[in-house]
Amino acid sequence: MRPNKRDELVRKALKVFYRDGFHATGMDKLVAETGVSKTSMYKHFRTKEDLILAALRLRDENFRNWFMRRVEELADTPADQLISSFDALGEWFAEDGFRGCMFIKAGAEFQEKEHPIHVQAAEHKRLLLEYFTDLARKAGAFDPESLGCQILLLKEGAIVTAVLLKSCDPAQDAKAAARVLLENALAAPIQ
Amino acid sequence: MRPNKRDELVRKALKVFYRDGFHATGMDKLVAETGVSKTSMYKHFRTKEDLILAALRLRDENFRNWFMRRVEELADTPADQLISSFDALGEWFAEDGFRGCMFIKAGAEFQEKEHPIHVQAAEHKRLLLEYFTDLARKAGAFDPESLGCQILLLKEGAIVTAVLLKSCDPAQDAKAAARVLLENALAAPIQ
DNA sequence: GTTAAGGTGTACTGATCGGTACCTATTTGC
DNA sequence: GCAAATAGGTACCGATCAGTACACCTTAAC
Repeated sequence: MRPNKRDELVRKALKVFYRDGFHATGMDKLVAETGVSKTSMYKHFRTKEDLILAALRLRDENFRNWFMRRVEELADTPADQLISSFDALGEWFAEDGFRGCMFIKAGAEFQEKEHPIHVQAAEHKRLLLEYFTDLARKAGAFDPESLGCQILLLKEGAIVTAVLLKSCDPAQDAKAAARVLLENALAAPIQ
Repeated sequence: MRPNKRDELVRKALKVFYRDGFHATGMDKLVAETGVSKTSMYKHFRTKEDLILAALRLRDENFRNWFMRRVEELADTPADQLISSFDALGEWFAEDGFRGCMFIKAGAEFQEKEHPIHVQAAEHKRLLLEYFTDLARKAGAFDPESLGCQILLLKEGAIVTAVLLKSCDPAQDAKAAARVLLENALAAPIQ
């Protein structure tokens, strides 16, 4: 039961869950895809739910690390970083295997508010909200909580729209919107 | 095979699909919930997919009818209607059985872009985009396509956030953002 | 009254679901 | 070298999946 074996299983499971969905992915498919036996799989993960939670934890770590790092590469000041977030998103949307946000999907497939998977998906969004709010505060926004939440709304909306509509360019529209909102939040103490 | 019987089946199936999800809802559960026999169910709907598509069609009709009617009740001018959209959304979020957007969930559970269910979910979003773009045009926005899409982003983001986060009030934040975006779109031909 | 047609229910199909019993192969401690 | 423990594989569990074969029962035509 080497721990790196476990990590490898989580990595592969994450790929399949992201590609095919949670309910649509059976443990048999995962076992076939990872090349490991069912017994070994259940030695590492007590239930399918445990495996999903582990995959979500990895995804949260991967995504936020990549996102924040990329945003830092793209811009220097907090204000510019808020705006550049949507360039990073645009890059993500253009990736080959892009299938939307895993946490939106997790929240959609496990809807009960107390369900551990739903809770974990919510936690991911909370951390992103915190990130945006923080940037908004550092940028000097009058009401950083509001601006942070608005940026988050634009981000989530852009993801959903990128999945479902090909007719518009959500990342660019969201970026333009964010610019207007930021400008407004910096200029007007009373809107 | 009375047609109103079929409608009743669609109505009940819609309720269950919305509450429990698509993959997580078996035909046996639907049969039990509707009180009809399995044979009758399959006389009305050739496959589960057909039933899902019928449910989505009904949902699209119901939701857009309700939404547009409610927005018209809340405001008179196109500009005010764009803003009041988010009050209507807020009312929806506060409803007892609110479980997010059925089409986001459908698109999340059936991800292949050519899948009939995914296509139908996309069509719903396209119609809403058209609605917002139309309002933006009537309101006199400089670039109604962009503003319409931005309003749509805010709406989708608000829905997702309403499902996953209790810490903020997405409908109100989205409304405030929409106000800023609208003002900007009316005032500034070059932003 | 008889017969044909179509709606309805029961009971089933093979496949797959999440999960486990049990056996074997390998490693570990001494 | 040997025993104990642990990792891994096969083959299965009952439940449920989407979908169907077939008998039953009502209705309508004549």
